[in-house]
Amino acid sequence: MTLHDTEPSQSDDAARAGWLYYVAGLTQDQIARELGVSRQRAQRLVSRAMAEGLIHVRIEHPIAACLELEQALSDRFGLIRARVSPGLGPGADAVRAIAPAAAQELERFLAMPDPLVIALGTGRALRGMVDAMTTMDAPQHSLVSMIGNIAPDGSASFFDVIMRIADKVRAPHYPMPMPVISSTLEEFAAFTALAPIARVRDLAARADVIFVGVGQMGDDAPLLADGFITRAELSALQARGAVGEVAGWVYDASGAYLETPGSTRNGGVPILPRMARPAIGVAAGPSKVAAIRAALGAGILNGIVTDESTARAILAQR
Amino acid sequence: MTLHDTEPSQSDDAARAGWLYYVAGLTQDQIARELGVSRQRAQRLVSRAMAEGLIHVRIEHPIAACLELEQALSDRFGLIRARVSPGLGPGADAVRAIAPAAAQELERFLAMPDPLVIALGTGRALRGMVDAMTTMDAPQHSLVSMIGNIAPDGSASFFDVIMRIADKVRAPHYPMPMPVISSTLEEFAAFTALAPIARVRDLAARADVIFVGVGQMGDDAPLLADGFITRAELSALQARGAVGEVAGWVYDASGAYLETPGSTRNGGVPILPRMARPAIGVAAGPSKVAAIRAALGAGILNGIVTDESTARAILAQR
DNA sequence: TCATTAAGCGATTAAATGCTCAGTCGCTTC
DNA sequence: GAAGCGACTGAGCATTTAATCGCTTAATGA
Repeated sequence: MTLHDTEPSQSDDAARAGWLYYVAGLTQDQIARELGVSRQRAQRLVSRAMAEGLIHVRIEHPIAACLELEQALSDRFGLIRARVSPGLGPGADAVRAIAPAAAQELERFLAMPDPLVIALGTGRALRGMVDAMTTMDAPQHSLVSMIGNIAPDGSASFFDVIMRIADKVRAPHYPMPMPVISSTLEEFAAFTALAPIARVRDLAARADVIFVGVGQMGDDAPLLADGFITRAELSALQARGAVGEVAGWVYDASGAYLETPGSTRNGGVPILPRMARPAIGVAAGPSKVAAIRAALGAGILNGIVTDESTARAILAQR
Repeated sequence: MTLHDTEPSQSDDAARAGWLYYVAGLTQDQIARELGVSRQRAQRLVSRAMAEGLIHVRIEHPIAACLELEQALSDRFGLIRARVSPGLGPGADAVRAIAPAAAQELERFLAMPDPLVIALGTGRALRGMVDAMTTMDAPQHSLVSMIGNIAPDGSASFFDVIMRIADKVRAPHYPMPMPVISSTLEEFAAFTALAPIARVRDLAARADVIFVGVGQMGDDAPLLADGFITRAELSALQARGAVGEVAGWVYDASGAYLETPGSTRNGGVPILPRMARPAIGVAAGPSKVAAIRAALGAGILNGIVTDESTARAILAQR
């Protein structure tokens, strides 16, 4: 699917039906009459509007319990920024819960007047964040990827986050057109020797703001699922105390980066800890608690967007 | 963890229920179990969250037909800005339809870096706009009322718009603490002689951006309903060709301001036509078509937020 | 050209939602 | 202290919405 649906009337109708349903508050029966279609079709249009992410819902009310958790996180880890969304209950997708809040945080930076270099990681959480963003004009900023966009399987899924944001805000964007992990040191050197790539890497290294997801290093670690490391390598890393990973860089419970099989060939730019510029993590879920705690404790991240239960779990261990 | 369990407030629960329903997509049954209340109570909390305006829904899709209308309005009247929302169908409240779009327009200005003086009118449409706004920090701007806040019946409803916006954006705000229409020329002179009031009037006069509603001059004109003019005066104005009113200043079909019984005692500041700064009207509804058309044609307004059917009607008369 | 597959549509049915109506609890007032 | 008032609650019911199924239609590819 292209970013702009080629069939205008299709998703146009869906948007209109969604509008009538969610904003106007009509019943699907009324919508059907309004648009001159069958009731079932109206229902399908409405649910399609929701499925395609045309409908954005935000809640305009700071829930007291979440505010307290934000405060507690900030105090405990000395954060610049903490956002806690209400949880979605067990079993639900945590990304859904934090996406709107994360989008709002990013929009805060995008709304700033002075040009910023905004570096972005990848992953489901960031993808959710982008989908929840509103379109806005922010051409003064630069968007740069912290991570290569050529996956081991050749997929371009890593491309998505930065391209989609750029599309929504019309800002200049710099994906990093090299393998996430080069297969040899020679290949790595060949890519990084290219001036345009060197420039992107340089831009990412001096970003003014960073948004990244946080990966866990359990037995179903994303690094394994995406084919960046083998199961044996994962086991070795676990044995060495790996608890989390940010933009492909693995760290242990103290937040110290570990050498990994691919780290000398990782095209991405690591986040240096304890810097002044905001480095915001977007992550939630029980499996990520240890990873997030370590990243916050070591100052790899100095801001976090998460959900209620994750926040509680992060704070639980004293 | 030192989070003392404060009793979750009423609207806290409502917000949480609304979140679970609209964002998480749980059924009310699941919400009830989650919160440990009866299903009926969950349903009441959800509808309360909606009623209290805690839930903001926006649609992230420019509907083709609306874009065309925006273009047509801009071309026809040489507007800086035109926004057209999908209609809500006959009988529905037009304010509901345009409020989110109007809020987004205002937020565009609020997101700007350089300090702006933003002047605001009153009325239901602006009130809806404010309710649909998200909270944001924009302390660099100044919010000023274009119109006095003391109504003939002493109500403070005119106070609302500017106070509520200021509350949401934390910006300095300047209501105009004098009668909308003073009862005598002496009273008018006494008020305008006061330095603080003169300063507010001056600020409003040199606003960088203006947002106003548009009033119609039919037999149920808001000026009559709010007690600013008598029925006899309304009839006289109608006979003289009055079609609309902006911030209490009445104009005819050519957009020329008319002398009214109160115009020499009107504490508000009229909008001078054909100025460079944005003057955005927020209005929709069949009864307002003539009023909007005249205001746009004469350049009293150079921007409009309206709905589909109103836009069509405005453009219909060639 | 025809078989195969995918997509869309309406009808049916199960689930979820909103509404009304008594009953209850707490509060005020006499 | 009892009656009155009002807001809230839960149950049942009517409406609305979502899921399923069989059918038709369009698209794909040998």
